Amino acid sequence: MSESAPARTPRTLRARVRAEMTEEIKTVARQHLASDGANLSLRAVARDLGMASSAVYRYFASRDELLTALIIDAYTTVGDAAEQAAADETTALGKWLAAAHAARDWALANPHEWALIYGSPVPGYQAPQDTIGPATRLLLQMGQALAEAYQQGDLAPREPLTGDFVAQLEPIAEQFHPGLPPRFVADTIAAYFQLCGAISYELFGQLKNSVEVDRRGFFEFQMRNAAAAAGLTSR
Amino acid sequence: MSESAPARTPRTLRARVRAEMTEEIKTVARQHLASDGANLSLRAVARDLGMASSAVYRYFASRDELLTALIIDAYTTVGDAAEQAAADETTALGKWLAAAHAARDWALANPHEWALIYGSPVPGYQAPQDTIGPATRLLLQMGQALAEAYQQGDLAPREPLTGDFVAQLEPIAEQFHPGLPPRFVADTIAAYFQLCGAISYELFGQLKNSVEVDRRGFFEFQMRNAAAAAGLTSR
DNA sequence: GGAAAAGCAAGAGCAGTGCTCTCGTTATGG
DNA sequence: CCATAACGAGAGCACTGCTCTTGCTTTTCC
Repeated sequence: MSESAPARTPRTLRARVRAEMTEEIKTVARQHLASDGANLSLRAVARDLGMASSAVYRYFASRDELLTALIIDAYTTVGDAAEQAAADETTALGKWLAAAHAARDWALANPHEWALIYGSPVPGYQAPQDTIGPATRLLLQMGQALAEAYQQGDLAPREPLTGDFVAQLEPIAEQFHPGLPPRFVADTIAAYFQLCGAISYELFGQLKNSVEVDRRGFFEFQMRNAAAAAGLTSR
Repeated sequence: MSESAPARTPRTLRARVRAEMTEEIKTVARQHLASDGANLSLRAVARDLGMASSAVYRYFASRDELLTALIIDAYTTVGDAAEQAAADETTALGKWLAAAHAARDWALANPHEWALIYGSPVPGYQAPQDTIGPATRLLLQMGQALAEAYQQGDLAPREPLTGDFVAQLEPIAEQFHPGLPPRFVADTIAAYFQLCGAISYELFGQLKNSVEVDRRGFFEFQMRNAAAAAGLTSR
């Protein structure tokens, strides 16, 4: 919780060593996550740190709280990676593809952390409020690439959507992209789902026995499809 | 394993009661899955059945094997549901949409079973060979709807794909849809990923605070997009 | 038909888990 | 300087998957 926000200028020695310890626990937990999967053992983490398992509870009230911290970090880092990659590009399609590839690269490098945030939710685990902010990082980043294309006139004109679900998208469009139609929000979410699905199902092994070579190329094929469905075609 | 294939004419009494017991264990396990999530407790299942936990191991060699049986059943039933729904339709787009909605309806009715097959893989669990057959049921069903459209000339002409990944799709096209181009396989897999992603991320809560009403309509919007990306538009 | 073999259920037990509580120790702040 | 709060360690509880042994029942084979 409060540990996820970097403590500014930990004045006392105790506060500083606490912050270090918290970070160290998360680091070791991430390593265990990478090797053993999602069923993270608090005791094993404590063993690796040479401390009693009960001591970990001074830093995280429960295993779920530790998972929450890892989830928030994961959402943040993958969002950062996409943002960074998009910043290096000039065209709208370039930003879109770069961000998508950055997300995929991150997922391939940190498969279990990706599974933690875009796989099935941990049973019994209820995502606290702290996660919803970081959770939208990547979505907003992908929407940003589309919004820039829209404002530059690079987005093909879209027919207005019909359906009961359209109305509720209006306030969202107003909040994040004032002036853009609700269809823009629908396209963004749909494209975001394509992105996450393409990464997840490659990662979860659904491409086995079909696409074994040049998965990156197949991913780009899908992401160009997704961009086109949102009206973004030319460069 | 062998329990998943329905034993034909269980001649001896013992074989019949064994088949019944196996089915009963799976039923109770499914109930626990629905209430408690993916961390299924063999002991709790045994308790519910009024038997010792060790007795369950007469029927399933391990918890993973029980999970495998549930996974195979899940793949099969969702594939059946899609096939059934498509059979009631006449047009290609109708079949496509009906199968997609059937898959979504099944997922909404059995969220934890969906998560079992399309969520993050259970850590340490290695899917045995038995699962890959049933796992392709839904994919093949969705491909079937597209293939019929192709053969009826309802599919828009597609530009041939470029990319290193295309070549490996040729034998797959030859095997399942002789005469159809490799691009058809790429479109099918991409559409299938869109289907699974749309369902999973609705189920996993990614639509929270954005699409709260008429999620069915938003899903259909995505599935029409997916069909269009594969060249299937009219009716 | 009866003996041997195979299938079955139950219980004890092992190593591991998340989590709680208590008890000394150590740093912090009034 | 000293009361207080934070801390680490250990024991312990209830639970887990899984194994092994021990009796019992059903099937199979001679």
